[in-house]
Amino acid sequence: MLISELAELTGVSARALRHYEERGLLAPARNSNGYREYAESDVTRVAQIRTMISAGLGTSTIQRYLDCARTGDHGTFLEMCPDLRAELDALARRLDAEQAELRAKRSRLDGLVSPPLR
Amino acid sequence: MLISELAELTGVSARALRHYEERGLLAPARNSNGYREYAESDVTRVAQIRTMISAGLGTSTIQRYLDCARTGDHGTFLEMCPDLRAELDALARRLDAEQAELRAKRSRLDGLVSPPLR
DNA sequence: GTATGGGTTCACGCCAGCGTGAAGGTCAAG
DNA sequence: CTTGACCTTCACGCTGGCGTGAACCCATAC
Repeated sequence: MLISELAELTGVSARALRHYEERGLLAPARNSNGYREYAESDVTRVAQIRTMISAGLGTSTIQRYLDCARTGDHGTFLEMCPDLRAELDALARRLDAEQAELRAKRSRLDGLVSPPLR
Repeated sequence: MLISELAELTGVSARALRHYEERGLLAPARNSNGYREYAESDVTRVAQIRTMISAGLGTSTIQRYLDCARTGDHGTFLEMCPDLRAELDALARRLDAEQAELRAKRSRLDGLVSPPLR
């Protein structure tokens, strides 16, 4: 299938699909006229990519571990290898830190709005 | 006082102080040799700026409302004018949205790590 | 022929508060 | 005179997943 069709099937823009290819996440074949030719399996692959991106993983990390992705009836998950485990743990800590920072920022904002009682 | 002294007093880098000036948050005098000459009151002013930045306000917003800032025994707060109220409310909503998105991202990450039970 | 509606490869824009040299004046001290 | 520690003004780098043209090729219907 061509890029626009995959875009519609997955809900991901054609620009994003080309971007994923630049990042080494997809490797569609090319037909005689130079157009990208995607396989049926790429629909699943794109869904996995989107799931991983929406979980906060960067494209470089995804590129290294995309082959660990498995999709079942209850969504996408990753088969663990030690390096991947460490990487995801580090990400989890980063997200937790961001959450804490965001909460602090939010409460500082409240402090600005409500004058200190006196 | 010169920029390095203000930097030490406030704990803010000289680069940041120049940046605040670019953004219209500070307007130090210049002495004969072209060096920035800061007033004592700028120490308080910088503290107010830092408080507002750490609460998520952007420099352009700070520039418009810095004169509303009051510093008392219990920290910096802002005297409210209607426009400012609206601006801060919008910011609060944005922060809440970011928090929600961050929580969602975090739980998606957990979903990737723990394979679905079957 | 041509008007469309694809497809292609660059390559800059975004959001924002600074970090970090680069190249060069100022000035007190040795 | 010469360090050397300050100061000055540019101006690019960072973080990153795309949006958004720009300029151009392909293919089909009219």
